[in-house]
Amino acid sequence: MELAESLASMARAVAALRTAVARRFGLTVQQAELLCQVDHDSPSFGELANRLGCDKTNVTGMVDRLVQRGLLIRKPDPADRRVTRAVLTEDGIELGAKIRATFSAEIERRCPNLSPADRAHLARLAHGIAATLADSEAP
Amino acid sequence: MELAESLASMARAVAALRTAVARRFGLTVQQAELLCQVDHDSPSFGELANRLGCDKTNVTGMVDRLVQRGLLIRKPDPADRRVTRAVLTEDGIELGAKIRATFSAEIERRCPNLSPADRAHLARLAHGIAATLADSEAP
DNA sequence: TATTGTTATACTCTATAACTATA
DNA sequence: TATAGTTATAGAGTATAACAATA
Repeated sequence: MELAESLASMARAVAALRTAVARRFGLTVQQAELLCQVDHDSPSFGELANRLGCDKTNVTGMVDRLVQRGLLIRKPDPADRRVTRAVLTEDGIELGAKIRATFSAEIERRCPNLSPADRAHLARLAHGIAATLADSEAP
Repeated sequence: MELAESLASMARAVAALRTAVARRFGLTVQQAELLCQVDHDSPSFGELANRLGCDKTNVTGMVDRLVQRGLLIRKPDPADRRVTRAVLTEDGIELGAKIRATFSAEIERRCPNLSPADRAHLARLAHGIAATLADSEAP
């Protein structure tokens, strides 16, 4: 099968799994993604929009819904008073960890026949492709 | 980097590319996906919902919008009068081919440094992962 | 009775344009 | 003037429940 088609199939399958995992925890896949992106640091809303690949106007509402659930809070940036940062609450940190762990476990559970060499190769290639695609300009 | 995380990164990157390609042709990514799924045969709406991983109630509206653009038509199934099938128009076939070709070209353009061996390996692994994930039950 | 597609409803995601408060 | 976040608006995707037609 062709490379592009294989990649598309895989992306669809992985996306479906991520959606299912998010749903299991009562979140949309976009909310779960935002939660996991915030976990790395405490990004500004504009930075969040970049990471999520969506418009900044979407971030306002998505954050609102997560704030309402007590998963994160808005924190004004003292260095630049135009900027607001997203900070996870204890519940948010905990849920983010659960989502990551569940997704990882589901991947592992479904790929038991992958040889250690294949696993390492795949992880390396996947990471490389992701970096390549992310770096290149939008088409 | 961990396998699950690498796969997630790659899926995100591929999804972003698919969204951008669809947008270039004036479609949402879901509409493009539906178009490409119909291309294979002339599935019923229920079958379409399965392939797209969404509820059957969504298919009605998505098909409506594509019918409105003249990309596909509804065709009653003579064998079972409850069933409606989606059939591509000439324009739909043409646009589906363009979308697939563009996506493939973008993947190729962005992966110039992959060795032929790596390319083949990646395509095989991606296809295998997709099949494994698709076959397993929803979590 | 069960299944297929539809409708009604509600919520979420998405982008464009206009606004505010800062810088 | 430029930037960060917000609001208003409109369109699209999503799922649940209820429904009509058919099997």
